[in-house]
Amino acid sequence: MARSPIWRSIAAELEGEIARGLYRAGDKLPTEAELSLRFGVNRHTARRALADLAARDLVHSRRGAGVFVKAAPLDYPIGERVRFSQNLRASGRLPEKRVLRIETRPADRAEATALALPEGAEVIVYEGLSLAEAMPVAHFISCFPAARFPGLAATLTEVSSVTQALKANGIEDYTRAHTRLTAEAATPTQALHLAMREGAPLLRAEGVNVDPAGQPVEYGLTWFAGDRVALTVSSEDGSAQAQTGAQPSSP
Amino acid sequence: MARSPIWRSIAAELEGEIARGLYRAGDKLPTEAELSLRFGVNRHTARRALADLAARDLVHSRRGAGVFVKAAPLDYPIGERVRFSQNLRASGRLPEKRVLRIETRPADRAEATALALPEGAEVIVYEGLSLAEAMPVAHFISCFPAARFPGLAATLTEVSSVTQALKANGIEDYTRAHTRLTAEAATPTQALHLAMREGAPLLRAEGVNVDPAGQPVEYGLTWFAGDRVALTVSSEDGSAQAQTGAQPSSP
DNA sequence: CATGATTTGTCTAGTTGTATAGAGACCTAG
DNA sequence: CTAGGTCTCTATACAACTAGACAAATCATG
Repeated sequence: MARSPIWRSIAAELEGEIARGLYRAGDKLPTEAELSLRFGVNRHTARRALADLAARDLVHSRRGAGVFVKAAPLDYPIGERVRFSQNLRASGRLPEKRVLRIETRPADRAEATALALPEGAEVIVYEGLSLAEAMPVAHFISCFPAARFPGLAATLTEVSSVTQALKANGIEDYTRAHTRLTAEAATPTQALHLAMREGAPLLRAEGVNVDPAGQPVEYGLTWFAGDRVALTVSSEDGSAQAQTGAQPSSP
Repeated sequence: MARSPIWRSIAAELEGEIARGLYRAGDKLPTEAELSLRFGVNRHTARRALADLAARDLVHSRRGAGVFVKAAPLDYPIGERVRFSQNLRASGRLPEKRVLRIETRPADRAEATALALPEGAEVIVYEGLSLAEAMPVAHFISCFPAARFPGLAATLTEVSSVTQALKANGIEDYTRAHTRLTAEAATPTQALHLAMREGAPLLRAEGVNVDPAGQPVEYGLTWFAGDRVALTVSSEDGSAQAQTGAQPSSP
């Protein structure tokens, strides 16, 4: 497994910036010292990257003067990574779903504290995949207090929507009290479910939904495929538009 | 009863010396050659011990440079309230920073559209690392319209804080118009900067800050180390805060 | 034009990462 | 007991990167 050397990725990055017009023909690149600082490598490693660009006639260097751009490469592939954009507040409410598991069992500590239940109280566990245009985009696990919603497990087998299922069990409205976001690597089973490579980056959202009285009704974990989904947060009220479509990627 | 391998005892010995403060966070361990001499084993055996320490996040190695201690192991839980914390609305206000680059150059398409500038207009680019307790936790790149803030590049070299720098350039207040969150794999250079493995999961936040008149003043990208940071979003105002600390549980 | 600071070019030395090959100990199936 | 496999460790070689020093060309400034 020969990993590609660092200088190669540095060269690729610089090539991309030249291609995007950040440095145009005739422009002077940052000095070797500056580049080594920016990329966190030794000057010699930065030099190696520059030598690669010079060998491909993209730049040329003049001793004492600097490194200058010769020509911009025409085609630099800019892959589009994120295809779906999803409002954070509505996360976990994607329309199409595939149920993986519905069961009732005692809560573990995290679930019990999140739902304000005594440890060991029964919870309904709802695990599944969220799909968009037939592509899996997220893997979720939701927990509900079983004592409060005796019929919920049965309801969920019919309507996969959490909102509808809760409505059928007496919860007209609920709000998200708190969300915690971080990034994790995909486990082997998650990779399988989401059609990704093992270890691929996932956006993990952990949250609690509460009823109007402030009582927790759902504790949910959702892992979004990092290359397919972006969550948006608007400053107004958290109600951003959920949009589908190609989004250009950044540096 | 499987006899424990030699490398395990070597690792334990080194771990003990780290715990006793013989080597403190950031210190360089003896070279592999020296360790192999000291313990009377082959260099690969010493490497195996170091690999074990690295897998447990006690040390990390930099090719060509050496092996360095990451954090004091025992009583330094980067705890729940070792609170470096950060409001996403003012992303770029984390306590300690290390500047990687400050330069002025033409904007690429993403930067131009985010800042509502014509393509090719000059932008000031501010790239750096955010540190907490001497450990890097995030890598950020911010762009500002150069025409509007002629002195900003100079200001940033003195005060690393974006808020203060903008204040010194006439922006008393600004708000975050929009945030976009996703997960990405660490690039080789990001992995270097953040002392992670290549491909490790990063939480990427992309956002635009606007002045009270609604004019964009900053376009920022931040990559948080997924294993060190979680963003919390409260339902009230849609703002997000970053905090280091307690690791979320797994499924 | 002269000087000093900056910048690239080159050299030497040291350190970690990776690949290959092999010896010996240990375990297990037959 | 034997044969074959895995695990641990040794040995060697090379690649990739860091570190520092100095020389040579250039540029800015007076």
